[in-house]
Amino acid sequence: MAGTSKPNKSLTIEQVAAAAGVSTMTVSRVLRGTDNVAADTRKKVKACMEELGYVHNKIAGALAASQGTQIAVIVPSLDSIVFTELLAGIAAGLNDTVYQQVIGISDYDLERELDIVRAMMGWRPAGFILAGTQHMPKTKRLLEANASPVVEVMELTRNPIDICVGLDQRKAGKVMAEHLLNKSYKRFAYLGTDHTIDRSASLRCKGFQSALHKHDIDFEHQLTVSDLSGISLGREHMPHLLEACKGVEVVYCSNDAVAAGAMMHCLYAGIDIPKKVALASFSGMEIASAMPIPITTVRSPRFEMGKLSAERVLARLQGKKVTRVTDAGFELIEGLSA
Amino acid sequence: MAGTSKPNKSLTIEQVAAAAGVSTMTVSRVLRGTDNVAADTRKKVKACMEELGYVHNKIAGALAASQGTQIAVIVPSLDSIVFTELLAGIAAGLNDTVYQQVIGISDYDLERELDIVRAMMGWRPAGFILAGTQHMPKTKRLLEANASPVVEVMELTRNPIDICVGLDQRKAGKVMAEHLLNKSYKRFAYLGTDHTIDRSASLRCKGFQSALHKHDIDFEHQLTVSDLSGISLGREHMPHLLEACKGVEVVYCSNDAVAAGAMMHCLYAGIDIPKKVALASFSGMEIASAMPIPITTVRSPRFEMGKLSAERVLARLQGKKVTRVTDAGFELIEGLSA
DNA sequence: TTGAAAGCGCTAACAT
DNA sequence: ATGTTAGCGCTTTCAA
Repeated sequence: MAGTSKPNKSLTIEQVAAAAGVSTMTVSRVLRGTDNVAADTRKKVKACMEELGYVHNKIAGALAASQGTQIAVIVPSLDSIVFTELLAGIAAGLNDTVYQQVIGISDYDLERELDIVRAMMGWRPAGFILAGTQHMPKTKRLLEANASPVVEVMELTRNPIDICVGLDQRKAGKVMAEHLLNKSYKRFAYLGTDHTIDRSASLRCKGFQSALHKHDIDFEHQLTVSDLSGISLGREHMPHLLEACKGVEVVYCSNDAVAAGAMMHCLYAGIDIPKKVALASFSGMEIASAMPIPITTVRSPRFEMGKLSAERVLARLQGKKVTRVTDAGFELIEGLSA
Repeated sequence: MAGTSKPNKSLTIEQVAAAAGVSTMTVSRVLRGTDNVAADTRKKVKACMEELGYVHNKIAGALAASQGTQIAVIVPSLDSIVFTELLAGIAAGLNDTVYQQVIGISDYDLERELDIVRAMMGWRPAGFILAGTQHMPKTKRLLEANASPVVEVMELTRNPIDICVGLDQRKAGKVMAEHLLNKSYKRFAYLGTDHTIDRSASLRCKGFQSALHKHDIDFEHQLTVSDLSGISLGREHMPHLLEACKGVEVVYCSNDAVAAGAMMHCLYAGIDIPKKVALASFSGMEIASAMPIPITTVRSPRFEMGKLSAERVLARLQGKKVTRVTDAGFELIEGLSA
């Protein structure tokens, strides 16, 4: 239910105009920094605004101009630094423009994502940036019907709703597998989040697996868990995994947090890394390199992807032609854990 | 500069009204779920909206009602789980209401915070939630001049702008110090972020110190660093600290991430925890309990504080009387690191 | 360089 | 239970 608070009666342009002895239009022009306003007039008006404590009403502005300045951004979670760095990138890309991001959290739930898209659309944002390429058909339809630019970021797809900036998750898995195969490892296991929750991780896992298959190898065990986040997941389930497939040489983890947790267990239990078990993962988060034994991982360019996404949106808003699909790449980081 | 995109001409209430054969007012009522609309009419209108793909224009709505549905939330950073959990709590508190949070990031910069407050005020949010109690005088003035409720969260203060939900950071430091003194530790050092950046941490440090003073003890060394975040900070600077004050028994860290990093170094360097050096900190984050040697820390109720903040805002919006200052408390968690 | 008039799309307040 | 009227505070468009 909406509240009972008194409507926020605040100053209007008109009162500023009166104080400055000009028309509302002049004040409006000063406000937006557009057109030609005489330097004196501008200064006088600014002084009055400051004096009265006037705050530009963007609601009225957006309505009159039928043009918002918000960029709707939807991420699955803020619990992972992966997404907060993405947001930082977007913020950087939007810096010094009139646009600002408005963040929505879908909790890895596509229905919720749809709700958020719908709710945000009510504010007529100038553009959308969504993490991931998987959405409800209805979400896609809504977004396609909308004139504003839409960027899907993090994963790569051939058929974006509009624009896509991402990395080939499958390939990231494959490259890591090949790296490990080159080191003559033969016995592999997988530890991570439930595939239905984290689709990117699932793609990496599949890519990893496909590389193994080429050598007639497969995971000896895949342990996926649904209810825990990163570190705890690794810490609590690593022993189960090791129990389930004794003699396994490498545990490929769905991300660095899981790998860090797995390493915590090994340190605790006195299991030698990488001699007894090797660890590899994905993300390139701070924790991977800060661990006593730095983790071999793949760094994804989160910040850069965020920045690129913002730039694509801006370009489109300026009527420029925009590359539909951009592969942002990744980088294998060799630690000492494998 | 704003872009050149075509204004987002979308469907209006009027077209839905025409299609459903009712007045715009009826559509508006259906949209907001208010008043009495005949069940049939409501169904018919809803069908038309669905059919045409109409999306409620909240900009026009907010203008007409001079009442927004956004709650402006400003946190210093999203890099720490402390703030993302706070946001999750706020989201939980706002769940099933018409209100939604809009997030701003100040980067621990009070000037930037002021800019964000000003920008957000342009959207006439129904309420504000700010992390921390330190703000520019101008920020306070802006907020006070505004009719909407303002919650300051995380820290405690006697003189909130409006409402305060927090914990006594000083006391958290004091309690930890007393806990360690009880264990007969005598030689202490501090490792953390620069005091000017993280004020809460600084308050804890002072509280800790005041407890030491009562026993005629003081930190033998305080190492504060400005340019690194949590884990790396601990990992990289722990050796410097140990070098600077050999024989120190306890290192009190500004938060769990720092302590985790410090522990990483010790594990790496073969320094026995807690025999050779004990570690204590603050936050109660996942990583603290997942470390090979669980860290002795103080858990702050982030989620709960977020939820409480949202509830206070809602209560005020409903015209209810609201407790001005709420101490959310904290909990000492004994690990094995001290 | 500045101003006057006409709405942007919706909702409050009042009819009916 | 539904409709009518008059704005919300700004910007667009056109005129001076």
